[in-house]
Amino acid sequence: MRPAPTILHLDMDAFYASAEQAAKPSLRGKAVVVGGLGPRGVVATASYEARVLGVHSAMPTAQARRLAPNAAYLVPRFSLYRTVSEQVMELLGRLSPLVEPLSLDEAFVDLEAGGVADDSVSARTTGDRLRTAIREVTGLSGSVGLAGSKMLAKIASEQAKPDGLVLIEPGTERELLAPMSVRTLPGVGPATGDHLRRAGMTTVHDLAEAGEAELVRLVGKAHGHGLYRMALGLDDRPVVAERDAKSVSVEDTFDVDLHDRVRVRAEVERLAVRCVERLRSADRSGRTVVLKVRRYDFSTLTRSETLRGPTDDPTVVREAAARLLEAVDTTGGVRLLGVGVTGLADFTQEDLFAQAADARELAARSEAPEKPAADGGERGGGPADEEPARESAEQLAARRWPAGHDVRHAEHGHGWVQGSGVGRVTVRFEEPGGPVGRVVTFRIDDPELSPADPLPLVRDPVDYSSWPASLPKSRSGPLSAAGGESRP
DNA sequence: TCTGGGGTCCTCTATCGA
DNA sequence: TCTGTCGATAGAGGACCC
Repeated sequence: MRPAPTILHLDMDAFYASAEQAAKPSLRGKAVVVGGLGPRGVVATASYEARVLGVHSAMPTAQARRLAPNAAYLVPRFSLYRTVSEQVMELLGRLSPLVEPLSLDEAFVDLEAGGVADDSVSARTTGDRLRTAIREVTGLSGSVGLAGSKMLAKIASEQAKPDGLVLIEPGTERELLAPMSVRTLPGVGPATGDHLRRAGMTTVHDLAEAGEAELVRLVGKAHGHGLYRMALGLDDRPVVAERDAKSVSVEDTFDVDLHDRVRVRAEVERLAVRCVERLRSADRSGRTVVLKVRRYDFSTLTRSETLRGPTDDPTVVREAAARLLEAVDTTGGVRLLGVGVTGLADFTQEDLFAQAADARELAARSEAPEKPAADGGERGGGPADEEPARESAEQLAARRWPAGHDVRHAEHGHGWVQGSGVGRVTVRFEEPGGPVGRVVTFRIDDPELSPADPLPLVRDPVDYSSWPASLPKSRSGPLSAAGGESRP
């Protein structure tokens, strides 16, 4: 029996960049690049205007600057993206109890499980309505793929981009897939793609022809088996709503390689403490501590140690990470350090000694503050280089006033940082949904200027609290007041 | 050109106890 | 008692994804 196309894949279009364009009227229609702005930054998302110039995700920011020197370069603001993402996920949750988020901007939804679609016609209607709802609530566009399986729904949404909907009719899967590149299939990246190409396989058709045994021989058992099934259009992975995280980690790439062993050790301990903070905020503990070291030549190694029981004690994790570092040769320089915890458990050890150690830890940290932390866990630039004391005026300004972040000025109102350097910060005063604003430059220590929270992208969102039972028509005017009731 | 950060899953090897 | 083997677990690395 052919499955009805009731698996929906939603992919927000150029999510971070679109959110920034919606937040900043002067950037609408302009090339926008969101990512790390330091010397070793990479692009997280490029707006479609920037993509035309050849900029794409994962590209070094330095290269993007050469391709698109006039684009706006912004640091990601995850608190804003998370807020928008929650709005989107809330809408998805209204369609079905089976929603599987893949990231802030992507999710699968099992429409049949939600009773909102059981065939092509009802699925398409639901997909169209969802896109309208997302636009009205968030001000952003998303692309929707509909098919009988996760793999095909994802391929469909890719084809639907930007701002579209594609439904793959049951029965057409194989002929649709056949001419596509092997790289289209999930799990086929650069390495596997090369591997297959050397074996003479470039299209999905080639994979299906090769047969399962040959694919298993080439890429291994699990991968080969899965690849063959996908090449035939077969994918019965269910949409899974709740997924527990299996590891927690933090890592930092340094603007300049670290050579000083004492500094390396201090950074490892700092990362360990940050990792435990994340672990604790998720109410988890973990049993295996992992140290990650990327050396000057980009070679990466990991060392791990499994404890006798799970812990969320910063001292225990810090000491384990420090022990692991002892076994690593860092001569030549360290580009990146990371500390992670796996083997997560829900409970934490009720251990008096551990709690006493916590108290010591907190006391020590409040007495001797480490480098100034960025607001709310978001980092402005990359970590400081080896000599933070000699941070340049530009670096100081960039860290204090990260490009793209919101600010408020006592006189001029709400705006965002357009740029900073040599003791000055340039602010554009404008708000989401408003006209393009004007630019004013201040001293970086202007007392009238302060960091601000992002404003909502849509000021009076259409009320979808009774959706999808009664889908509102497109908005006809501003809502009377902020209330939970359905629209007038 | 010069490669982020946070994850997941798979594979291979070593070790250990039954 | 010796040997083989089997499964579980650790540890390391790699590929992939967004």
